[in-house]
Amino acid sequence: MQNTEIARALGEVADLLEISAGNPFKVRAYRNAARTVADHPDPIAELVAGGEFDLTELPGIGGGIAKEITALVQTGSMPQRQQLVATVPPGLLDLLRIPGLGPKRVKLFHDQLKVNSVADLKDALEKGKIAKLGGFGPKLLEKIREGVAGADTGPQRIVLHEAEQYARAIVEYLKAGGGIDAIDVAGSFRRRKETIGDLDIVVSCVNAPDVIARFGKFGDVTQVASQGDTRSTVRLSSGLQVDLRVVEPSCFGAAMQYFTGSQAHNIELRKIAQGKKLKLNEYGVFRGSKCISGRTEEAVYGALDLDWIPPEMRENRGEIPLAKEHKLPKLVTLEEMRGDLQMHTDASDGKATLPEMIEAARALGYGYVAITDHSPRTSMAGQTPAELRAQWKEIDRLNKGMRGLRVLKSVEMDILESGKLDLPDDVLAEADYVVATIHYGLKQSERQLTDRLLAAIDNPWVDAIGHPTGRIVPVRPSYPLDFDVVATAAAKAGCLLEINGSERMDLPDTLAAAAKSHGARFVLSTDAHNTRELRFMRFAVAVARRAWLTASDILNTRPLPDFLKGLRRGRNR
DNA sequence: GCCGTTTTCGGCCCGACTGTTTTCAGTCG
Repeated sequence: MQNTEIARALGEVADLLEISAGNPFKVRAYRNAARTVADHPDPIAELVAGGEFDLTELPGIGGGIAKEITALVQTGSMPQRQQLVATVPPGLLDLLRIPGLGPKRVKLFHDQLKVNSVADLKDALEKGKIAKLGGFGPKLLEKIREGVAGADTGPQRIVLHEAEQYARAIVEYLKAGGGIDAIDVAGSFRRRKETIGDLDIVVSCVNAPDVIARFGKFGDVTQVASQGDTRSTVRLSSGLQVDLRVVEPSCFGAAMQYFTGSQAHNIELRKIAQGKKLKLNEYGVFRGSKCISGRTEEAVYGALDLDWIPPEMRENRGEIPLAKEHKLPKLVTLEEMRGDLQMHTDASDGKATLPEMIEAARALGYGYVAITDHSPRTSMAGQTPAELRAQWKEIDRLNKGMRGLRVLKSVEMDILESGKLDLPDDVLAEADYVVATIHYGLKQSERQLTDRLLAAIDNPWVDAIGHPTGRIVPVRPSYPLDFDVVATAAAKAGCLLEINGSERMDLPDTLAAAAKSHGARFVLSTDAHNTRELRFMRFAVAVARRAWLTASDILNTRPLPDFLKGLRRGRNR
């Protein structure tokens, strides 16, 4: 059982409690516990099954919820949920996802009209029963009707890569209107999460109404969902929701802090403020009615006796105590990356030629790059050993006439379904760098897939495991793996784990953090298939920063001689 | 239901916008 499933069960208990008008603080307790479970790097179910682990050591989980989780893991059902479902039909949970409907209105429908599902609600709407309840005017009814119609198509999250394009367009548009003092994008976008539910834009300016009016007229806006004096929400033609918040310059830092979140991080911060007899909100830090800071984020954190915390760390996973003790790690930066260790040319499935890729990489200032075209198994795109050797000969020739940049002779080699490698050792030994990956047989069992990666790690000529979990955000989930076993084996063998900056964004940040705790080291790459994608290194860096990695965890932050010395093949020669 | 540098009892993050109202509840982030 995955952490997300446990978290969902806890969240459902919170929803059911809310509909049944239970203790609101008990509702919050379940939500806090759900968040703790969802954010936990290790599988809670396995920890519970192991018997050694005390759930109540986790924040927000006490004796009661620990029992509920244990029961869920052991029996597949949660007593508290069973009990609630006896009085609150679970079909009501679907109603909560309809915009404009919260627990109060859902309870009202249930109590007054015996509505137990979306279908029931649809029926009640058509028969005019909702309108007769009172408190539901024409606008609200229309909103609910729309929500019922779209109830089966849940809100989509978009990949960070795509979100950047929308963000840039809107920021440029607003800036072009003039009169803006500062503008930035906050929310999960700024925390660099791999997917974004909506965009949060914060502006400081002197004339808020102008900016808000201009925002609503952005070309791609199809609906202005709300518009007030200081904030506005619109929907773009893609369905993406964009929130704008306008504040005075003296509040910009506080607003950025507030809207960057995460919610769990902010709640923790406000509790710290309370403990100091202060109040924290989106306008600043207040002592009584007096604002003591708010212009910059540094000042806001400083007022709470905390070091400024990088947005990627703001998930309430232990960063706040570190900030208090001045012990935050120095996260890796894009500028520290010295090389790119996976890219393709038109010799396999890339779009650009070898010289074009090399020239584009040189323009980015790298000291070295690995050309990693595919091995034979990758049908249509694979290179035979003879073709690889011909490419490597060409690379040797190009390297001779080149200064500043060294091209590494490499290959992205498939780990076959059988667990065998797609190329013989004598070919691998001729390469400067080999990244092994799985592309086929993704439906195999956890045991089989884990064994395949272990077999690759076992080969001394495999320098790195590429996109280790096979996911593609958001379309394909990771294949099943015993990741702790893989990470431990990789750490022991000196085999690097790749963080892939394409839309795979693989490793996921939580697994990268877990792998670091096992002693693994990493390599960051773009997996570029054209020259434009060479700039995807920023996404690999985003994942690394969310995993709290520093330059010393990542081999390709080192200059070429140190990089080569750090490869396990350096020991094998 | 959880939690404790003021607490084992009595608290529990904070504010904007909408729609329906004439002062506010509900929703949302």
